Amino acid sequence: MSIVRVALDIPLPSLFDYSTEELAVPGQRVIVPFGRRQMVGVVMECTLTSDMDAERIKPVTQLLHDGAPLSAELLDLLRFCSDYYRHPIGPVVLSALPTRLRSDKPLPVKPPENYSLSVAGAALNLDDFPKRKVVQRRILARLAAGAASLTQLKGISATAGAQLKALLQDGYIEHCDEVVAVAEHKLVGAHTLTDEQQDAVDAVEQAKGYACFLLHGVTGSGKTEVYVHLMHDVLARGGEQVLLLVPEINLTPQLEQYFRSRFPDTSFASLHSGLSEGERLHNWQQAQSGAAQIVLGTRLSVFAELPRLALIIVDEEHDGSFKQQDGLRYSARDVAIFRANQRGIPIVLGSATPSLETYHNAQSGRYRMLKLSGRALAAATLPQVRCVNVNHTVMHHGISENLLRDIEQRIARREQSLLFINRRGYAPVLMCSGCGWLSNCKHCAGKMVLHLKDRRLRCHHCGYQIRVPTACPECGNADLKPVGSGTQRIEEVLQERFPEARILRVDRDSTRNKRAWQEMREQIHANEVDILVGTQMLAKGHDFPALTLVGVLNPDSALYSSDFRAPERLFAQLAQVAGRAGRADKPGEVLIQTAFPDHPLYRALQRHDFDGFAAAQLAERQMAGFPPFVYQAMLRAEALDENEVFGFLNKARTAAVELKMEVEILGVVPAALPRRANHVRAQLLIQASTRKALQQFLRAWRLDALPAQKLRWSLDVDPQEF
DNA sequence: AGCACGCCGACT
DNA sequence: GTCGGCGTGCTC
Repeated sequence: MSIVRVALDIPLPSLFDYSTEELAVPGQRVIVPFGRRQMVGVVMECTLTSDMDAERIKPVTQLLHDGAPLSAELLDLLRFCSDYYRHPIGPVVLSALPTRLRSDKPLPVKPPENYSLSVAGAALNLDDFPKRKVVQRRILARLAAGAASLTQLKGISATAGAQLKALLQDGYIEHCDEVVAVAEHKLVGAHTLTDEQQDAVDAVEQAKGYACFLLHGVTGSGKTEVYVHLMHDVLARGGEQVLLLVPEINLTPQLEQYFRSRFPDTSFASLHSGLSEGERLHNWQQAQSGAAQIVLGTRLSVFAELPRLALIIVDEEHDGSFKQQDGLRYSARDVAIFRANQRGIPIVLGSATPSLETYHNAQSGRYRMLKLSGRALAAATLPQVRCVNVNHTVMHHGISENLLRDIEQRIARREQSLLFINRRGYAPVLMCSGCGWLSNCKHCAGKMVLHLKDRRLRCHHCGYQIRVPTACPECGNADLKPVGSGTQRIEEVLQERFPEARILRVDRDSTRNKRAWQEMREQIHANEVDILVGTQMLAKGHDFPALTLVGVLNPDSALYSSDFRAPERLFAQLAQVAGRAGRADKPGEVLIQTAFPDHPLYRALQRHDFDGFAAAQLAERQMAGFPPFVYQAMLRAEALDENEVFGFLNKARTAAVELKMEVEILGVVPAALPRRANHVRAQLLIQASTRKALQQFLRAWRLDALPAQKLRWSLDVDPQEF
């Protein structure tokens, strides 16, 4: 009889010991009794002895054999994350698995993967097949050349799955067992690389073992083409896998389809939140078996089992969505780097506006800098960036006369304009002109936003909403004024000024139902829109060919934010929206409305000078003692009772001080939003001059030993937001 | 996290 | 007299 040490999805830092007669291996899934229920766990260790009293050890209910055990390598990665981010091992391991593998229900039997023509299908003359069933025709044409797997057929069209079902029903195709040999990996539409692109590809390919590269190139400089070539070269070696991590909103069906179309014979698996549980399990298994050669996914896919992983690419590495903001607060980019190091393979971080951490590492030689200066692009295609001083011009509810005139020109030329504003709703606050009353949320420290469409005041932090009062609740004055502008008001102002213009508002409110955003994109592409008004949603995503003017309405708040990373994020965001404007034949223009037209951030943006901006920011960070020159961890707490929150954090602080270690312990301070949904929130920042010192301290800091009644706390290692 | 046990207020 | 509130404690 032997002992297995099992990870369970229980928020406790320990493993749980069970006995088993049968031979178990690490990484194997098991069903075990826990309290009075049965749970699925993962065997982390197999031993012969236990520290527990023998009579307390229960036997394993069942060792599961449906699927290969997790590899020792993946278990190591998960152990590292649990340790580094100070999160219990059980939840870390279980959350890396698709939900289907976390339940004790038997796994669904995999449907056959491969398809071939049936007798009827082989006899069919394609000329007799309905011309309108385009996808079905292409599938039949493909299968006429030999059997193919589902993943290969999906390269034909995203709807291949449904069309296959129809063809099966009509009896033209059938399942087959034949293992489909992967032909040579054809790369479709390969452009000749520029010298810079070729140098980047060569540098990565010549890497022996682990190496981390920053691929720094402005929008349109051809980063994707470098990725594609790198991927192709790995796949051409045969049997190896590539992991391509992308930010959440970038993983659209279009992006997946794009890569599938570039590698039509290569099997793909995507992993993201839009998948059904069944699809997620299937794609995960494709990755695990090695059948999927390219795995394209959002942050969670950094934990996918990839037995033949040979290259990792992190696109838009600066993007905030790589950092998980609850539970295990990992950075998928950092975990990816650890993973590349663990496996001894190259990793490429791509961005036009890299995070300053990454940029600093590339400059200091820790990573290798690969620059795409975009020489291939005509200089004229970079948009011209101008500032308009909001204090020296006529403003119409947040839009300057200059901008309105520019929009007018674009309408006349049948070109599109985009107004970018990071506030949805009609106005960010309602004010009483008599007594100065403001529409504060009664549950949060924030303001209720005026939504004129449904005549409601709504808190964007907690969701609380009320009808717009007809008179001031304080003094009875009926003159309540909307202060400031959100997307809805901008839309209204524009419609008044340009009654004939077709205006489209794109924000979380207008894209609430799933089809809406997709339909809007189609409208924009068909040039059925003259003016776009939108939030950050519009900064990313695909090119809008007719767009030649971008107006940025109110970006200044980031310049005096308490978060030292706010300017970095603003620069990245503005560079990204600027990248939406203009094409080779129609140069774009960006107009920034600001009270500080001479601010270095805007000046650098006008020169398209990320390096200058980064150098200035890094100098400031070094002076102020901020990352990447120090390493941080943030302890956050929230509770209904203010004393509970500050009591807990002060005890934690005292405990930290008493450890007398090489870290700087800052004061307990209210959070950026000091009250949210009636919960008081505060935080405590720890800084250290090295990662190692910080880690040693965090391991010694026994937070779970502190009394924490009716209080939620979390520790955020390498926090990104304050 | 669940799910027990455990001791104090309003109900058939 | 019981049903149920959530406070505390344990789960290998």
